[in-house]
Amino acid sequence: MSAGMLKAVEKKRAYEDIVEQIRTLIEEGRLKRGDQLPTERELGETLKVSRATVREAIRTLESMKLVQSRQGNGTYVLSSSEEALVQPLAAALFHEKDDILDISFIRKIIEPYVASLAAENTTLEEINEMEAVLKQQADQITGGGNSTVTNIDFHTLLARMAKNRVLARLLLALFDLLEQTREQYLQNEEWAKKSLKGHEAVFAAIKKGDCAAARRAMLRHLEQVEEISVGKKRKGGGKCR
Amino acid sequence: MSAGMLKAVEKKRAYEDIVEQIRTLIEEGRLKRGDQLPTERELGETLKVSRATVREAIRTLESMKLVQSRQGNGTYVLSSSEEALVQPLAAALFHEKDDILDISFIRKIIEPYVASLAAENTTLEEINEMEAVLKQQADQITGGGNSTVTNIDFHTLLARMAKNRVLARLLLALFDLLEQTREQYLQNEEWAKKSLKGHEAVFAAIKKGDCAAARRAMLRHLEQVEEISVGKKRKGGGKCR
DNA sequence: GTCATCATATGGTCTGACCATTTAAAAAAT
DNA sequence: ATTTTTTAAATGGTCAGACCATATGATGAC
Repeated sequence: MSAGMLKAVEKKRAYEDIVEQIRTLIEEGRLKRGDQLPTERELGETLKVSRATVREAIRTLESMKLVQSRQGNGTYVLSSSEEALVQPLAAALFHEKDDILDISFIRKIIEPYVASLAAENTTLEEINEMEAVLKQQADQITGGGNSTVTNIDFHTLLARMAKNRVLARLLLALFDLLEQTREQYLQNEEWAKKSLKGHEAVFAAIKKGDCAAARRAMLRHLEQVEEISVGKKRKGGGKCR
Repeated sequence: MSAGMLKAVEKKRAYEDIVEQIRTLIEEGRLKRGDQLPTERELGETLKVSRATVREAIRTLESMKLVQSRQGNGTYVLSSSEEALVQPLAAALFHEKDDILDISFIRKIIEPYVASLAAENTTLEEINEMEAVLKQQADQITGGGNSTVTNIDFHTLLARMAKNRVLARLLLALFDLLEQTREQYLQNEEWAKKSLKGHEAVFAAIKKGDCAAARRAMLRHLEQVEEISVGKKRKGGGKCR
């Protein structure tokens, strides 16, 4: 056995235990966004700890953006189970000074590889799921509905197909940051149609297991979408892409 | 750290004010890695708040990986000003269940692109810096010293050369996570020599402004290093790289 | 000098109180 | 009956002081 297999023994402090319990409840979906936590006094009584200890746990959860305390009101769950994984990452990645184009650029590096990995590692079941997602997206366009939701579904499922959880989280965080600032653009029909075309091209390559084609298709898709969203004001445009 | 660097609290939630003050001191470099904070009792007295409030602030700072409290000993600054930006990101990326190879794989996607970007965007001044770093690394090998530090310097400087701050932070976070679990391996001479060779190859390409070559050299370097560090047990090994 | 012991300092937790704010029920005014 | 005002309860925010658990260095025995 190598020393690398071992992890430092952590003596658990009481508040860390509480953080872990509540965090798990959120990640498992047993506490949903908007749910109110028991009061600090109740939690202390239930968990057999003092209110001070409960509060230290809540401070930690609050700094993770998982809950929020409001004086005179209560403490509420901020994030859904999926967001609970992505939110801290997005917050850590994005500092207000950063150009949003930096993030867009990173996504153009990563997501084509994710598409490639997906072509390599996805399962039949996921392929069926993807077909359903794309069909739904097509229906929404003809029906005039908002395709923002299925757009997210596509990229989320793609990340899952790649079978690299860290990469999936990273990508979803980047995606989340970009969508937040672009939501305004995502409603018009031109965008929706081009987006669907792009998704279908990527999926076709994945279905065939052609990773190189999947990568190319995804890059093309991202560049098209970016062009619509941010226009010509792209950064760099250097010779090295 | 002297008490004179702090001032009494004034804002809404007292502990947030304290977090902000200490965080700023760390980011400005007035509190360095390893420095001990005043005791909780002293902080309370200085800031005119109770010890409970001080502790809530410390819990927040601790969850940001900026400080660490050790019972019976004290509370210490964990991160330098640079790491203060990277640490929360690393914490958000890494959940214990994740395979470290996932992270290694992501790095192999990103860092070659960073090398490519560096070749495209770096300045003469940074090239001179890099020459100094590599010379230092060479000296350490002949002198038998520990080259871990200059190894970090190389990748940090490279990230800066790429002129994409988000990407730089992301890469450093990945790097940090990998080094933490591998530090044991990084001492032997074979590794040190191969690492230096790899760095020099990447730098040569960057100096010429040849982004494609820089990318290839970096990928080769990472694969060599990985081979030494984790042996043959690489994940996937699929056809799509 | 070496080792065991102990005192001290420091973080970890507990108790109980009071303050500040929000909410909604109760009371008053219309 | 409706609206407005007042009041009381609930809840988070802060405080004070105490005791527990652990790490470290000083003390003393050998």
